[in-house]
Amino acid sequence: MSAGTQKSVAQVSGPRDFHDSIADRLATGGQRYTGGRRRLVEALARADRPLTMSDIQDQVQDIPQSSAYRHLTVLASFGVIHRLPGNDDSGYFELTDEISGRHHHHVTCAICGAVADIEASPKLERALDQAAQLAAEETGYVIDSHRIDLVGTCAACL
Amino acid sequence: MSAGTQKSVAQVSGPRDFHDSIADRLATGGQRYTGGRRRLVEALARADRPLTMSDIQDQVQDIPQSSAYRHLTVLASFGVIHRLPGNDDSGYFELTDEISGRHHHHVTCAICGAVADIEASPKLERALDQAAQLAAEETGYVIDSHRIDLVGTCAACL
DNA sequence: ATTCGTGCAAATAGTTTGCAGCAGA
DNA sequence: TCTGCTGCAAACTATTTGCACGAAT
Repeated sequence: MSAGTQKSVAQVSGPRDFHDSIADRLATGGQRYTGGRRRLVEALARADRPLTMSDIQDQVQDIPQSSAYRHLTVLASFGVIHRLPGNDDSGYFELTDEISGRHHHHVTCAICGAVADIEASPKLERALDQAAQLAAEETGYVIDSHRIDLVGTCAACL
Repeated sequence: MSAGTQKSVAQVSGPRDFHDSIADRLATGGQRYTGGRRRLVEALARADRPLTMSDIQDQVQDIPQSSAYRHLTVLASFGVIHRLPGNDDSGYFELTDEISGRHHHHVTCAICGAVADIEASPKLERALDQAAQLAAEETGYVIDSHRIDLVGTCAACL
């Protein structure tokens, strides 16, 4: 394991991995990037889909639920994670595109509520941007971001 | 009162308006399209956006909340209405495209959670259909429907 | 008569908050 | 030492459910 790895549990000297940038963000508001918060972020980073609180508790067992919620709230207010409302109305948490470095959308299972990530094609993105502009004109909203949700039935529920 | 009226209340002779088709749907499951249910549907039909339970209570005051929820559940199970999860995690209810006769999407205010309707261009729809196919291949989901959610800030929150 | 609808009150599920003690800058 | 973090228990909000009675077929 030569040098140059810029990621790792033990936090090597890697130049500005996303943990550093998260720590910086939090610091701007006088908040600390503590072990617990970091473990939450790591769990979200490990997953290839948004996680529910229950998923999170399975992966990070030593953080009480109330603290987890509190951490997620703080992280969300600094744009590190965000919460998407599931069809089943439990919350789904994921890193923001800004932190994860990838822009993506979701498919939601209409039956069990599971959410999976998908990449959107450049073509689709272009179309969405146009739609966003139109929508802004029609509704008076200022559009910050967009999201497609494809609703279907997941493999497990078929 | 001329002939041809096949419906009570004030209900003009319109040939198969959507109330009739709702009544039919419910009947297939042995359910009745009662006054209360109808008033709920009318409130939703009147609105140009999805309504929260609290919106609904404002417009239809003589239906207790628990009954309203129960009606909405029944109506949803027959594909008459559906519930979309708001960013603020109250539910937003609207008629299905099938009943309202119009296919549309939403803009959500990131601050107050308000949801407004928007029409999507044919171009956007085409792009979305392609995306749906791709997503189906990548994830193993069977895609039933899609929905774009544009997230922004509404006029009231600016 | 039987099945469905409705209201009330109580129960649930997910999430938030008050408070007291601990920890890091 | 001061401000922020954490855990616990209690509080809250949106929604669901059990039960008994009223209404429609």
